[in-house]
Amino acid sequence: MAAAKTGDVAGAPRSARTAARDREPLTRDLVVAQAIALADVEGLDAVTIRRLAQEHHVTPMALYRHFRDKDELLDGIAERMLADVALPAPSDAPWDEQLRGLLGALTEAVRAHPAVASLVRPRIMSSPPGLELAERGLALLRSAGFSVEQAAELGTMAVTSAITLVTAEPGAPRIWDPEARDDEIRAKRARLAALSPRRYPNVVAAADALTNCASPPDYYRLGLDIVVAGIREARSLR
Amino acid sequence: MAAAKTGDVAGAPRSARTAARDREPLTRDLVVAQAIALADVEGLDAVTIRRLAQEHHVTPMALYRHFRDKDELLDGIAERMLADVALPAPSDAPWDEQLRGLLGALTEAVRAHPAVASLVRPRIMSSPPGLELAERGLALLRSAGFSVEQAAELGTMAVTSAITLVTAEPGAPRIWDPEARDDEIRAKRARLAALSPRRYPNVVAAADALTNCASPPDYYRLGLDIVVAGIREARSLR
DNA sequence: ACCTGAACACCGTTCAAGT
DNA sequence: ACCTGAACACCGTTCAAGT
Repeated sequence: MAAAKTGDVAGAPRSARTAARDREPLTRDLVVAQAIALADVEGLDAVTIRRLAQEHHVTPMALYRHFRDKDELLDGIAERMLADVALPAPSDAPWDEQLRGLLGALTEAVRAHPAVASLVRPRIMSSPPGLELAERGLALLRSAGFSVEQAAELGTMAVTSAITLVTAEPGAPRIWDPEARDDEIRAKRARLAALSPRRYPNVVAAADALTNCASPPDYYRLGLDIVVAGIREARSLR
Repeated sequence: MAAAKTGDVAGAPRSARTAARDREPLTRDLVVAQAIALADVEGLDAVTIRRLAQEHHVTPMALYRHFRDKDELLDGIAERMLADVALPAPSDAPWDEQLRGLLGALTEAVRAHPAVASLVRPRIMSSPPGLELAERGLALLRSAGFSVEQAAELGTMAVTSAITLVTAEPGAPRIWDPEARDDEIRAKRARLAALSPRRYPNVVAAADALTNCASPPDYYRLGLDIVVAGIREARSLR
């Protein structure tokens, strides 16, 4: 529905050559940025090779000059997300405060583009910015006294949790049209509120909180708090 | 590659009518079971309407008698998974032990079919078995002194973590052919081990633990421990 | 009631050319 | 070096029939 041919619109038909010279040259970064922007508006399912090509007024095959296949495009998106993480500088603060800072920075970056959040976790170890994050986290966990193996497992869990807070946020959009989204949330809350209060008293009472995030800042603060607290406690549990 | 026509194989071609009478009638449960079995072997991407129809020697459209669309098939898979959760009976044990029992049961059920784990979390509130799990969890959190809102958020996080332990298990298969999977794990470990030990000392040291789960029982025990410990601590953090 | 068949509007991707 | 064009083997889904 986008992308009418520019020549047709202007009323002065242009050759493919002219059109090709007009548009800015396709680069990897440009395609990745466009993919993220598209996901923001229409969700990850809308991000297809053909759709991106169309938006760049280019043949689908033109993208294969920059990405071997679609998975490499998704890698590019994840790497960009990780590059956006504003890691706090190392400091003399206690390890748990610093860990909390790392996780908070990750959550913030991912929150900006929730539609592509699911791409990040499996790809952390595949790019320098992700490796930097992992190295910092592992170092903090080691300094807290955890073994290499424990640090690896706990670090994986912590990073996973920080990202999953975003994808599992109550009222997380499975639908990207904002008003259709509101409709879905309302319908879901009504369904829960209409359940038998004898069988599901607590679900009914929590219908609102389960379907909508009243205060995202509180939600993320609580989420990161329990992740860090759990890891802190793990030292005595082991 | 599966599903050669039975008539062709037997050398005695049969009419579509005969074939239709032979096969067991298509039911919703049967299709769901087949879908899970297929995902177990070839991953979730292999679960398509057309592929399932082919395995049942039926036209794709025949499935639409039991599911309005593909999403309803995925709903069916998630519901079946939740019905498989062996919830422990309520007891007089402390709330945190009981919560741990609920989460452990969820993790066990999901672990049996990791390929469809991602379908479960967003659909917990959509079927009786999921609602039962949620109700039990919320009741325990309320009994621990959390407010309705806190219980809703913490319960959501706990359930999410229990499921995500499975999808994020180190060495989690993004590829379902078992030997191709081993190859990928080996390659990934080698990549990490080959990084600069000056820039990424802890990543290099943890290359093994980051790519392979040495002891799944320990991994899941630790994971559930820190989730429950984090929630326990949240009472004093608030 | 249950299934079929043809068609539509999409996918990712390969191969062989064009300029 | 960068892009095109046609084709292939897939998707989910609609509509109109068949028995």
